Amino acid sequence: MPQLNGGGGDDLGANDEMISFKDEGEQEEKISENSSAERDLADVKSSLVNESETNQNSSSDSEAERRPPPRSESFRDKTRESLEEAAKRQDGGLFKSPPYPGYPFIMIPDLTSPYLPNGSLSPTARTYLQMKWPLLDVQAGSLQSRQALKDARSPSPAHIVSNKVPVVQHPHHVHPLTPLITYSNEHFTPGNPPPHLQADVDPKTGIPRPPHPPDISPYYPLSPGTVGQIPHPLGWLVPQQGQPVYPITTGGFRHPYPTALTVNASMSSLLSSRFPPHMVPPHHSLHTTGIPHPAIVTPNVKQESSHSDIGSLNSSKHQDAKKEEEKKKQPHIKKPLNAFMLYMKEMRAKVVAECTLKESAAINQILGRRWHALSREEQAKYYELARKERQLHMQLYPGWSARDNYAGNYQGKKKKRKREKQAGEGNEHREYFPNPCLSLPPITDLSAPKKCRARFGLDQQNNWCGPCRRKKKCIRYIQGEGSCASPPSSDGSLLESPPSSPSMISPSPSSKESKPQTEQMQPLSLTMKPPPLLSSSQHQHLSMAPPPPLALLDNSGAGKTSGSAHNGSLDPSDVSSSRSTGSASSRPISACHSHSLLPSSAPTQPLSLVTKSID
DNA sequence: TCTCCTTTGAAGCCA
DNA sequence: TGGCTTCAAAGGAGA
Repeated sequence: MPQLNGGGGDDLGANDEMISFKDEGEQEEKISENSSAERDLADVKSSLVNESETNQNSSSDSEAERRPPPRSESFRDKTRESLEEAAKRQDGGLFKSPPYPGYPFIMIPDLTSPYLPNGSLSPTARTYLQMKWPLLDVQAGSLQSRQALKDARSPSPAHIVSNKVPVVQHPHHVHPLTPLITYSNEHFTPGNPPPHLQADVDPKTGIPRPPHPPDISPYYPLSPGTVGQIPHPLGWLVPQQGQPVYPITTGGFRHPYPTALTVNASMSSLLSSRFPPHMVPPHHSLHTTGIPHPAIVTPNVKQESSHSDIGSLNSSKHQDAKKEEEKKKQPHIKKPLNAFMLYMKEMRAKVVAECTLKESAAINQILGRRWHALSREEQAKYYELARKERQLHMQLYPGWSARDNYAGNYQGKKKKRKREKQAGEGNEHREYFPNPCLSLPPITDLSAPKKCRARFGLDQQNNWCGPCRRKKKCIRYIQGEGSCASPPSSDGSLLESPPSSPSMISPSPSSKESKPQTEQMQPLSLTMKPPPLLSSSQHQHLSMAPPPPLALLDNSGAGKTSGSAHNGSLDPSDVSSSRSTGSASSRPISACHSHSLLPSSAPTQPLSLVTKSID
């Protein structure tokens, strides 16, 4: 039974910034004393979560926390303004996190499917089984895990459920998380799915397409370097006897990739549609099943040609050129997606459909705010997914390091221009210029709690583990998890989630407790960004402090909209009133509003439901 | 054609 | 150890 973590109450500043999880070793015990009173509430909350009580997943010890965007942003051009403007107009779902009625499920390939049988499986012919996640809890290199995974080959669904499942990535047009979470469509899109999700029309091309095929391998199909090792068509998913679930080249991805890769002609076209041409290597990145590996990208071939020419001119350099060529041909293994990225992939289409926005920057802004508006448990789902992603990625590419993808470390990726440090840049804009449409300024508290930080708060830093103090991986979690630090375990997240009701807010010795509960309850995304000069602790306090006086707000609408923003779109009257003011935020919000996102359909959005009175 | 924008999170690098 | 930087996705916009 999940236990309530007591860390949530005192760190209001982090309330929305963190997702705590129950299993953090001794930490749990320590805080358990302080949280006994909250435990009951936690139990109540936990009962609301359709979490697998039978899930023996020992990886529950994780905690999620988010830190506010420590980003400095440049407002250097109108592009930015236009983006914000677009976001303002379009973001109607700020406080309307997509409802996830049930706890997330993962869609895994249905191994019982007749389509799966040996070798003849078409990537598009897969069916999926619903299963609860977290599922993948495979310790890297663990033979036991491998064995357990091997068992997954059993057609028995029980096996499937009992074993871990690789996080897989959908093809281009397929919802990336579909196979991972069941949030079956109605989870995320209660009611009728948006037109673009009707699975009949390609959102990009507008070309009709097969009905939402949960087909192609999703997140981590197969390493190209391991292709030849896997006899089973679902080798990337189903471990073969004596083989790892995700066969990995002994030396990791850094080893030369096998060239003896077979390519399914049909998959070539599939790949072409799935990836940009330069990302669709002739034979790389393809499993024998033809399943592309989204995490692997072959470098642009164009660059090779020049080298080849040079090599042909100079025989002495020819070999070198060839070597370089080979080197360049090595697929680029991408970083595993983090929780937010997963969320973005999933929700982007929705936002695009709802808001008719195409500009990714604007969409991302909306998504970022929606992300903040998500409840703990909802975010926990993504953290959990991300954790599994990382785990899977680690298993797939044991030798891979994020450094490998740093500029210049692989071909096809040019060094990213270093963002000039813009001192205070953007801050002045975001400080007191809450985006009317986005309703709130982004959280930029650089001291946002993470891991232990989230659990204990700033005033209990002595309880933090070292890495957490450094904003690194929480070693406690690592210890508990065994391999990778990760976000919150889904089962714990809820428990440690901040109170979802005023009564659940535990008093804090900080100044926060003097704040009206309505303010404490406000979603983090509603909080005002603290002044840049404030200390982290001040940030935290301020993060829960009421917004600055309207006088400090942008008179061009920020102030007006801040009033409406505080309620987001929850209060129609409020929206209407703000509309009457002609604020930018109120304009097309309705166009962006989706009832599917309304809190009414998402009862588990306590924070998002909280309103804050600017008065 | 390439880079930027924009978001959050993870991780690497450097002092 | 803290702070900064890069990269992951995405697609339009601009150079």
